[in-house]
Order: sequence, then C-alpha cells, then structure tokens
Amino acid sequence: MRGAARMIVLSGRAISAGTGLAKAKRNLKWQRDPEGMRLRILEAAKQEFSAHGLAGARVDRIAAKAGANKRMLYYHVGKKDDLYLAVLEGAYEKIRGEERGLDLEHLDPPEAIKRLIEFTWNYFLRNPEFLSLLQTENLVRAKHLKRSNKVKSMHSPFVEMIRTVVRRGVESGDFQVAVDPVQLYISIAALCFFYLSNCATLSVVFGRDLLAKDAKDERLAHMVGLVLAALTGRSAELFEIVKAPKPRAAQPVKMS
Amino acid sequence: MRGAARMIVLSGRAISAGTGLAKAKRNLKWQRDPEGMRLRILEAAKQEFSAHGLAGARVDRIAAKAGANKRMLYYHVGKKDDLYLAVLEGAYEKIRGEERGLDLEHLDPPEAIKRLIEFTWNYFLRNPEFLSLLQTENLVRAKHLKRSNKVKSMHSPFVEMIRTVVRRGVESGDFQVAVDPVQLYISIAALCFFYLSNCATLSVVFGRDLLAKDAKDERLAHMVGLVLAALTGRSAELFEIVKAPKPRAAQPVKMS
DNA sequence: ACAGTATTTATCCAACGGGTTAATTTCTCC
DNA sequence: GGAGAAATTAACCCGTTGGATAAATACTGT
Repeated sequence: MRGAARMIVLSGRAISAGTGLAKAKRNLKWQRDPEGMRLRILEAAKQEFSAHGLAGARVDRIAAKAGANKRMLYYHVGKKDDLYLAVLEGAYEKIRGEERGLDLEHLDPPEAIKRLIEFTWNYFLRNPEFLSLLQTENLVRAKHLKRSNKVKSMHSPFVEMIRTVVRRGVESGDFQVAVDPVQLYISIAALCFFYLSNCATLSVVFGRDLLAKDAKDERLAHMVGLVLAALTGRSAELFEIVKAPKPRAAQPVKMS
Repeated sequence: MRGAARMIVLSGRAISAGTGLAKAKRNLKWQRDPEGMRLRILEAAKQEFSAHGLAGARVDRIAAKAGANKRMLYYHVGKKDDLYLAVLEGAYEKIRGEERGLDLEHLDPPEAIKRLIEFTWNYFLRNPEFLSLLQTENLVRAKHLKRSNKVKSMHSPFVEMIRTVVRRGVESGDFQVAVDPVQLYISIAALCFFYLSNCATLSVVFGRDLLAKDAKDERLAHMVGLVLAALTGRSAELFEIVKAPKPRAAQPVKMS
C-alpha cells in the first residue's frame, strides 16, 4: 500500500502545489510520508550502490538523492549494510517476479529457448543496476546473500522450466541433447551478463562501441544462434535465420 | 632485472640470515631493495584491490601487506589510482603473455577451440584476481583503462587466431558456420568468467558448491560441448564424447 | 483541542583514510 | 672515509564518513 497520493516533500521544503492549500497551513515545513520516503530511500540506495559498489557508496549521497535527512536511512531501513541488503533483495524480487510472468510452456522448444535468451538479455539491458549489484555482492563472496532467508527461498522458475523445455525438445526430436538445465541457465545468463557488465573494458580492448544499436542486435543474434545451434545441431540454418534481417554488414575489425 | 638476490627486509627489521653477516654490520636496520620493494608493493596491491575493489581497498593495508612504509607506495608507484592502474596493466600484460604462448595454429579446428576454452577456464581459475580487477574496472566504466596507452596497444592474439581457426574449420567442413571471431571470443570468455566471478551468489541461489571438483569438471565439459556443438552441428556426439569419462552421475537438483 | 506518538530535521563526533612533510638511514662513487 | 644521492621511516594533517543524540514538527485518536 503506497502513500503515493501524498504530496512529496523535498529537503524540508513543501512543494506548494495549490498555493491555496499551502497558504491554509501557512507554517507547513514538511509532511509525513513514511512509505514514500522508504521507497525513495531504497531507490536512491539502489542507484548509489550500483554506481559505486558497496564500499564506494556514500550514505550522505543516498540521503541527498532521496531528498531525505541522513537520519531517515537509519530510521526506516538501518545501517549501510542493511540498506544494501534491502536493495539486493529488492533486485532479486523484481527479476524473479518478471521471470514468473514469462510462461514458456506453450511454445515449441526452440522458440522457448529463444524467448528465454531474449528476456534475459532485455532484462539486463533494462536493469543495469542489477548487474552491478550482483558483481558487488560477489566481491564480498555473497556475504549478505547468505544471511538473507528471503533470497534463498526465491528460486528462479527458469531452472524447472528449462528442464521441461529440454525434455520436450528431446522427445520431439528438436533437440539432440538433454543438457543439464542449471548449466544451460548459467550459460545463457553468462552470455548476456558478461557482455553487458564488461562492456566498458571490452569496448576499450576491441576499440568498438559494444552498446551501439547494431552491436547489440548482432550480439543477441549470436547468442541465440549459438545456443540453439548447440541444442538442435542445425548450426548453419540457425545462425543464418537468426541474423537474416541483416544483409551481411562489412566487418569493422580489420586483420593483417 | 629483479634484485631478487638481495636479502629481503621486512618492516624495517633485517632478517638476520647468517648471524655472522648480520653482526658484522651490527646497527643494520634495513637494506635497500627498490626493485624488490616495487614488486612487493604491486603484489600486495593486486591482492588488496582484487579482494576489496578500488574503493574498498586500503592504502595502509597494502603497505602492511608489502612489509613497507606507506610512503613507499607513493615513492615507487604513485597515488592510489596510479597503483591501481599499474596493477591492472600488469594483469593484462600477464594474460596477454600467456595467450601468446598458446599457439593453436597447428591443431585441427575443433581441437583448437577446445584448447582455447580450456586455457581460458584454467587461466581464470589460476588467476581469480584478474576477474575481480576486471569487474572493478567495469564498475568505474573503464576509466583507468581508457587512460592507459599500454593496455590499449595490447591486443589479444586470440581474435586473429580464432578468425583463422574458424576459416580453416569451415574450409575443412568441420565447422558449419563462419562466426564472428570477436563474438566467439567474448562468448567463450563469458561462459568461463561469469561462472567463476559469480560463483558465490550462484552457489547460494542454487544451493550447490559450484567450486567443488566435480562441479568444475562438469562445467568445463558443458562449455566445450556447447561451443563445439554449435560450431560443428554435431551436438549429440560432442556432448557425450566430452563428458564420456563420467558414468552419468545422479542429478543433485530435484524437481517437483 | 490536546496528549501522545510517529516522523523528520539539525548538529555533532570520533575514527578513518589518503596523502604529505621532514628526518633518518643506507648505499655509491670518488 | 666522506659527501651526496637514493631509499626508507616516522609522524602528522585534515577532509571525509558512518553513525549517534537530541530537539522539533506533523499527525492520530479521543
């Protein structure tokens, strides 16, 4: 239940929306809005932690970004570490929620895998903070995640989903191998995750802008082609079908 | 040229190796060893930066770990950022060096790809700091890397190597597709990198120890199978050949 | 309208952390 | 054997930062 209807107050000064109303309570300095405040704090914290990591994040900056007094962070959430964990849990909740919304049961196996890859790719593109947060959490060896019962109980629906898709694919003859769904899930995540999270260094090393529209399209086509080719064994067709729309652009990297 | 022959002095106190020698110069507090000092500083910095990231790293800890006075860091290398860049450059130099040592020209294409994957996997396993450093650098959008002419000029030999391997594979009929070598290189790195760098969170999420011997073997087999199956189109055989040694262990993850 | 509570602001502070200054010691070359 | 340079230590500086304390203000039920 969000208190979203409430007027939002920034840094102690009320936004005089209707002037009339504001004048009525003339000495109004600020309004209460605990739920809204909490949300703004978590949103600001998410930005800060994903932009600077756990150690690099600054509590004061979070407060400023949330339009709140620093004390509010401790009042509504807790100390820096608690704040960070809350953000992390929120991030997992969000992706798990979207994952559940994507039912692939009714698609034929290759199509289902393709859609799974596309979803993962687009989710990462739309939620770059998620990538940073995961990296940050891995830097501290999942210290916080281990403490979090909430996250531990949030299993991704994808593993079981992949298991049945693969089984159906094998039975129908579409797929030639019954790969371990966990391995496949990790591989799909890996292909998307690494490209995007290491985009900056890769772009420098290869001297290409890997986030350009064309580059992203090409990457998605490659990933889908790679995985489906491996599963179906029909490499040639799949790689071509997938990248069909493009009339074969010249390769930007030159060799000797 | 390392001054390695010199006696190493820790935190201002000489290690009295030969007692006789030490007594000869009785009031000896410490010895000079600029090259050794620099190496120890960089090694300590590498550990610190990879363990805690750039913002989380502590200059004092680096000094302590190097058995040096804090001032030495600034004297021999520079400020924190310079230190970090030096470490990063060193890491790139090291991997590029090993990459060059691995000539795959004389192997037949599938074997070459297999060896490439194995090398990447094992390098990451042997040099986990490299993974952290890359993540850290990406968190700051490759800020330092962009400033580094040294790294920018260190092209990985793999891209060109992959290009010729793929071409040979297509010509010989081993491979069914002429994938873009950059995409393939990124994909191989991704499969290895993500699994290892996100090991901690993945282990929590899946409730498995992904670094157990068996898990690692299984992962390597999966990656080789996936990539080679995609390239050759012979999914079934490859996945089985690759994981042949194992008599099909029971799956630890249970479903409904 | 008023008492009590929930929410928010205003200040403060002790520890930390990067970086610097100045003195000390060892080495090298004549 | 000693002067000058190179390497190293010791001590300090000061802005930052996470966190805490206490006072003020808005809301709620009666």
